[in-house]
Amino acid sequence: MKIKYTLLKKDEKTDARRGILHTNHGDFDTPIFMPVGTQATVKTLSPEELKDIGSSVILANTYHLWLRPGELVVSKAGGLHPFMNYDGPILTDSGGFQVFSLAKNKKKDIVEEGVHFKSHLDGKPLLLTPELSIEIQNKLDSDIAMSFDECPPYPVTHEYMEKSVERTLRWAKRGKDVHKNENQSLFGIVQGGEFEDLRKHSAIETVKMNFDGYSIGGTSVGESKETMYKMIDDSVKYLPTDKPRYLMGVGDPIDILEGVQRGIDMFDCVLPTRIARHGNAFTKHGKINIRNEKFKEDFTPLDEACDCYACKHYTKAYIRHLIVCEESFGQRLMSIHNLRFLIKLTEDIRKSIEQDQFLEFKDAFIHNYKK
RNA sequence: GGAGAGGUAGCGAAGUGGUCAAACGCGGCAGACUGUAAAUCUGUUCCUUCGGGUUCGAUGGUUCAAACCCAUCUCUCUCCA
Repeated sequence: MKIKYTLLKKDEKTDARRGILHTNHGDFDTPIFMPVGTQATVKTLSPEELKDIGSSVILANTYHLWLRPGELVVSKAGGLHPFMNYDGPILTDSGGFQVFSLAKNKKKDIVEEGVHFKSHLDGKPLLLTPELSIEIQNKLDSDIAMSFDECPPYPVTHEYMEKSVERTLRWAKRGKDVHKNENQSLFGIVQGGEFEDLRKHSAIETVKMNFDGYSIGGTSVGESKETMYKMIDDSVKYLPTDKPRYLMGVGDPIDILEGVQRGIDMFDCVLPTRIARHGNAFTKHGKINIRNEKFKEDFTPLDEACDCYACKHYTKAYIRHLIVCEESFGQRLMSIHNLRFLIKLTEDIRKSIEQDQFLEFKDAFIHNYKK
């Protein structure tokens, strides 16, 4: 079956929504934060650890799994779930973002048919098309597939963005036309950059195609926070209320709050796991860099208010030692903590929406977070 | 006792008359990271009241000028006795 979205409650004072998404691999509550597991693993964590921190849905990436180990290998394993021993919902990104992230500062070749890549592994020329992306995602057997889009850099001219938006719309249609998997849902992606008219056009045209959910893409690519929030506003208002909305690639705690306030249900981001490996931890008083000398003899947890495994059993001094020594256990503890922090944040957000206290919660959180 | 090699910033290691406060790596300190080409990348690392001051085992010397040349001393390592 396809996913099904149940809107439980809308916040009285904002566009924040509380809902449930039903999938073949279980339900999850929204708003939700989804850890990113690009190569069929959330870096350094086991599926059991993901469960322990309350994670209920994760991402994987079409482009990366296409190159390695190849979608046929995953398919032979029975799909992503058995392949990676994870029985919860999985969402696959289409590879569209890699048009942006891999082609940045390098020659890229975006044509009507698709995108010519050079493999980042061996330089081999590759062509990823909307049809191929959907086909690969079908074989990966994720619960939710994403349309193949272009994520243009920032800034870009209105003229370029208009062409890009039109092409992304055509790609969305092509992808939808070949998507036949009844057990997999497909999301459309709204683009349009900072341009209000293009966001509107992209959203309206995408919604006409009747996807199972809608994503907002093209944010957090270098624009200011204000611009990003406006991009969300300019997109969300044209999306139906009975389908989930997913803000792609956003995971800064404050951005999650701003997104929820604007009616976003789903978030994903590499930030918590990446900065964890690099020594940064979210705390209710803001981000800390655990490598800092001032934590050398700090025998308190990363965050006193946190209920994660790392905070329950280990001190800053110990985790600092591990991170400084580049021990993988340190990276794991930091990743567990940061993911739990964002997942707990969305849990608290959901409670606040249920009680019509979202704005109060948001203000209190930001007040603490910014010291 | 004999022969040889060598002592350069916290460590390793370039440099062998001026362009050297001294490459590079490590370590240290700090920063960045938003649909993961990220266990990556960036800055900084003698002292300073930012004018300058004091460094290349030690002490003398040659020179306009020495980490670099000469003398003596000292320490380390290798080989032979």
